[in-house]
Amino acid sequence: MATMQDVAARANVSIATVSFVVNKSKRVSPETEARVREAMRELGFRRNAVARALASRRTRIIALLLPELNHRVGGTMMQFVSGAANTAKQRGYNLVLWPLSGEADEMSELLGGGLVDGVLLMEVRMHDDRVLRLAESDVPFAMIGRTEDPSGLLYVDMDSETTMRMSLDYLWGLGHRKVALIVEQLDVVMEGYGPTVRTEAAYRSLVKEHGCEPVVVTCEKTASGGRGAASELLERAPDTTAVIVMNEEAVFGVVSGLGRAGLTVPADISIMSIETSPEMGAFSEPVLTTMNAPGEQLGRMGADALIDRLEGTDKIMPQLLLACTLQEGESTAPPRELRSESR
Amino acid sequence: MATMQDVAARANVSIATVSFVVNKSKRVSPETEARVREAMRELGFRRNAVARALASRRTRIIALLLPELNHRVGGTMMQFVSGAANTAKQRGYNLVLWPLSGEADEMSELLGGGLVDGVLLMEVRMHDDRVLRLAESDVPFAMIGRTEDPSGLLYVDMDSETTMRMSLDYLWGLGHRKVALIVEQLDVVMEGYGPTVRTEAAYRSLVKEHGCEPVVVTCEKTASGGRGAASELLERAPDTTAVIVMNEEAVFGVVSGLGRAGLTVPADISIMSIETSPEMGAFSEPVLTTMNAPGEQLGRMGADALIDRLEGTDKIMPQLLLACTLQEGESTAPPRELRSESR
DNA sequence: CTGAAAGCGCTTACAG
DNA sequence: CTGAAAGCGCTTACAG
Repeated sequence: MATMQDVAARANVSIATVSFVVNKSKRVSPETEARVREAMRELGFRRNAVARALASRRTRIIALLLPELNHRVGGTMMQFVSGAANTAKQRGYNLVLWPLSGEADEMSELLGGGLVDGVLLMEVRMHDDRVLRLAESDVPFAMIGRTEDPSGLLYVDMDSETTMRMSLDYLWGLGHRKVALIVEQLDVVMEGYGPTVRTEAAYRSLVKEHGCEPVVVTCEKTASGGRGAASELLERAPDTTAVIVMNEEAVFGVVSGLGRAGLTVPADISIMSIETSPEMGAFSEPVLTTMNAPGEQLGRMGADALIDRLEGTDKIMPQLLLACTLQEGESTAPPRELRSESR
Repeated sequence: MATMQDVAARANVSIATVSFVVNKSKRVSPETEARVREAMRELGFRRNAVARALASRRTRIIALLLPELNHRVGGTMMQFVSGAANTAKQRGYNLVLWPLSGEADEMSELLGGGLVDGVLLMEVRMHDDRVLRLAESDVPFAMIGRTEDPSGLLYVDMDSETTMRMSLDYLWGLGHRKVALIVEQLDVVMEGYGPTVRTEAAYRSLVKEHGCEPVVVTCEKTASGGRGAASELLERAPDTTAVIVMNEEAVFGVVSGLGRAGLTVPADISIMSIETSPEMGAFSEPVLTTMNAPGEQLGRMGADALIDRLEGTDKIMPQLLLACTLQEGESTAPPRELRSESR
């Protein structure tokens, strides 16, 4: 591989001049520039990223921290990752993946190597050691997600509150008054997982505002968990007419659990899957009404925010919330009473 | 951040000695080593990855090339990625993601920067420009997947032939003789996608060997594509008693399409989803019998193979094929004739 | 507008 | 066993 030295020699200039041309970092006379470019072309010169990084103290590499295990289904995780990777590439950065078990020490260790200019955090908890550690370090970072009190920090996150409001508005608009919620049971590892916590809280407060009684069932992230949740729900609140599920892995189980209990979706009960990957709805029969999570977009925006910060672009510090988008399927309909009346 | 200089000064040795201690690259007397380690501890020294890379001409970074779009459902893609990332980290490497649109030029461009020591290819086609380009470059690479003629190249891949044999053996074992195949319709982008091509070929030859007539239906990667495939199948080969589906996105559609046509799974027809992510089967009612793709493992093995090569470990060049593993569900049973007879 | 030179923080022959 | 020094391939004040 040709180096700047080679180019400089061939173009009869100093390597500084080559550097100026390559980086457009200083004015160079048109004639000189032409000579340099010609030499670069002839030699097939590509500036060495490592040497540049060392000299400029900027590696143009950012790390994406992701959980070592716990791969969500439906490609949600992959959407974050690929959104972030695409944006990074577009902006001339490289994205490295750091699958960490959650220990902040491990992160500090890696950070110490100086390989990355900044860090993008995924799967942020309400209280997250990594965030504390980063905040007191001097490594720029951004979150996809947010802690309980993220003021002053850079983040992009799902807008669970708005998503829940939109979901309830949609169901209320159809005439439902007894709307239950099924969410995943958070285990030790996932304790305080933001979207789940915020979704449940929003549900409870909105339903109460509306003068109704909240019904929340938790279950495992499996189809059989979903089936169990369905029977628990029917036992605890048999007059439920619609159910919101935030648990992609269990939602098909919920559908079949309701079916086994003799209920037809949506004739007897409506079902809605929220914070879901777009393809999931179509897997079910009937096709599910879903609120699609903006995974790819959040990945992109997270990377953009971080890179803006790294480059000192003086944009406003983004603290962005993005709601899911409604995708109507066949699993929601007005409640039975209303339909009978209107006929 | 403390540098080797700082450590050397504090321990009263040369930076060369510090380097020897850090890298265990040369014997150092116990006393000296102790002094150096003490100094490192006190200063919180971490060796700078970029400087090390420049000096040693090895960045210890590998690139994972993935398609810019086309994110498969069910987390298969993420499993490759996370398998590779985990292994890389374990072995002291960093994995960068290069989402490329498939143009080999773009790849060469990035490679020229010298940021990575080697490349891991995903979504390899039977004829793949990237492979040709890499083969004539001097950048070590390994494939997850393989081209039509991968002799002499490093790869790990799904064993589509064995997977198909196992699937057919399983169904034949239940007594099925009329087994059809539904695969995805390859569009321009995916043309010559190895697993699909190889699976279909294996199916055709095994079925003929068995003295039966192959029936292959192709369809889009959607639930409605699957429904369409179901009706096409019943029209073309109404005596089919079992169907193998290699199309995760469509398989639920196939199930419901068969249902709409009045068939019950598995009483009237058995169904099996192959090269599937492990969670998918449980989403369906009845739970699907699946052949689970070893995504995580392939990712791990691919990264290991590449790193072995980079480090000149003299292991045998791995050209590994890994079959899927059977996970029995409720969607397969002996064909109706047999069951009636045996009763 | 251009160049000489220091320096980024390491590794690695080469000497001793 | 240890050190002095060159060198990895760039960027960036500083001069002119």
